Amino acid sequence: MNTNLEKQGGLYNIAAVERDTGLSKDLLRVWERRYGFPKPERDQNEGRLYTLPQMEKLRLLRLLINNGHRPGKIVNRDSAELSRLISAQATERAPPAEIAAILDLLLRHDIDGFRNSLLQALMKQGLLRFVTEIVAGLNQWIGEAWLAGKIAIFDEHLYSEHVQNMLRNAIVTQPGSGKKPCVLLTSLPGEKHRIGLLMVEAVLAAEGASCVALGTETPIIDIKNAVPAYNVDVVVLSFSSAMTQAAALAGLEELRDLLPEDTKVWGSGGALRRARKIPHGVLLLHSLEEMRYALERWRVEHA
Amino acid sequence: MNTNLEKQGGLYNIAAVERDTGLSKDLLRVWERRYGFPKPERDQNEGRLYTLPQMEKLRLLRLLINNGHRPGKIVNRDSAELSRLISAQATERAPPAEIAAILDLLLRHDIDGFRNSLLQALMKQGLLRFVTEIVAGLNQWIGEAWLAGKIAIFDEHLYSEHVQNMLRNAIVTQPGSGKKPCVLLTSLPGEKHRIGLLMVEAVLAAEGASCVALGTETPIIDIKNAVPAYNVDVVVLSFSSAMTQAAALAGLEELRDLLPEDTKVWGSGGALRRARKIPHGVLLLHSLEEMRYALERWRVEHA
DNA sequence: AATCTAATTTTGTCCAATACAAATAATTAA
DNA sequence: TTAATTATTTGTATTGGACAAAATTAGATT
Repeated sequence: MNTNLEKQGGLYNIAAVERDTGLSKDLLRVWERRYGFPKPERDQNEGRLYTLPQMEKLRLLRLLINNGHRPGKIVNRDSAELSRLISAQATERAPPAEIAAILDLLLRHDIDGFRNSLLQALMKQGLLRFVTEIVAGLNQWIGEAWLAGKIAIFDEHLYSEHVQNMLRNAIVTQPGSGKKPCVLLTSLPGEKHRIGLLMVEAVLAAEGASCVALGTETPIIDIKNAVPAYNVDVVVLSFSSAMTQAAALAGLEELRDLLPEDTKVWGSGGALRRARKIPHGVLLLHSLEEMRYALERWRVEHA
Repeated sequence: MNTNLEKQGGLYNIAAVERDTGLSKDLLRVWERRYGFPKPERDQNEGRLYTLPQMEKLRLLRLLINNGHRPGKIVNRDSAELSRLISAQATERAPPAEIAAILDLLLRHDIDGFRNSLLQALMKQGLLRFVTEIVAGLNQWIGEAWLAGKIAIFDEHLYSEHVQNMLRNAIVTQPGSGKKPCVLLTSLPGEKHRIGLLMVEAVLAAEGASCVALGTETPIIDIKNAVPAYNVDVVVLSFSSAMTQAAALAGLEELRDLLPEDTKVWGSGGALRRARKIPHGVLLLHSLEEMRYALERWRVEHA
């Protein structure tokens, strides 16, 4: 079949571009027709072959569009200008010293130092503060730095791996209480960000709730099937700011309709930061603190 | 935009079906034309609306096709018969008692019991044997059970999460030696399986190598950039058996060409199990034991 | 000015029909 | 048997067109 080697001498086919930029094939073709960008090379059989610079510009475009820019206005500017636009909207304020020190080690590629300072922060502050302050702060700063192209992709990968290691270590060493409520934790297909999910899990574990963590990208129908199997009281879905708010709300609503009335549905994460129309019967959590209150309330109601 | 509500009275649009079944829109349309299935309802604007039974049958088809059946031969059989086909090809031999006991807890949805028995196995056997015997065995059995449709998707997700927790916990608690070699660990875009990668990392950590773990799906160009930044001696790529052997070998070769001569490239994982033509300058590891030998050899050569 | 409403433009997704190469199966030759 | 050809199946890509939801602009009313 046309498993077209994905890459031919530095050129990427349309499937590879869809995968790496998150822009659908249809959209790539329609942009080409409408705006004249990206205008890829062609292989012997008229197949599109995109260059690396084109991919990089596509990534910048996606970031800007996610941030409210309109495609028609920016597609034909050059990469340098797009980068300028991005850094213009990056927050300039410096991170607090505690976080800056950790970031500095990451950017110097001092892995052991980075690891140790994370561990130390966890020991010193306890799980709850570590998650809500250190990890949340690092996340935000790294996200912005990535937007601004200030940080290499492999550094971001490395960061993500280590924070996962830390959080999962914390979760494992938490005593597994069989206490109520039983919370199912996952994200919907398309949402690949794991750290937000792990942060939620860590906080829930610290609060003594029992967690059914399914990782990322569980199809809605499987969530529905898992609820009776594990006797779940609350389903928490996490949406990073990479996902659109509309998609997040639609997913929450669809799940709400599928689940029994007495199973709660909570949504959390950056995509829902400024949501207005909340689907009926769904609770939006705008912070981890809010989640702790919601947990408290659930326990009072079900005492 | 056509963000078509994803669902309308129990009917799913083509984007939702692609998301939940993993079959592309193009493929759904071409099956409809060629085989007459799935033949969805239509909305007022000729848009396809699939029913839940159609989605379920599509999933069965995907399982069978993954297992070597050909679409043309099975698309038009009914769901009951497909289910029969699936259970027919399930491996009948039972897993060893040690592993069967753990699996039993997972299938009973006894999360705490499952977690504890994993922890106990780790304590009792030590990291190395835990990884090479317990986790490898569980992986294989769960993979087969998944193919055979014997296990729910959410159970597999849950399994993956817990094994990740265990392995990452083990990695974190390993004393971080700054010893040589420095090994960069990741997979190429398209390869999402994390557990194999974590197994490798756990073994390397236990052997006292320093690891630069980048998680899954790092673009080749970023791997290349990470090598000088972290002073990497060896790059290990992991390929699960979900990926084709040809793609794995092509990726290894491409990376080999990009890296300096004295940086080693090792490949591991199910996709390479019976590879013959090995790209020049690449070492294939067919087991975790082989990797330990390779590590040993590297250390002798660079003593 | 500020707020609401209606017209207009922009934009993402979907459709039909077709083409083709890689993967698989069937056939033939050694 | 094994190896090499040929035929069939199958997944991915193509063009060009259509349309509704979202976003913007223009217009009317407080």
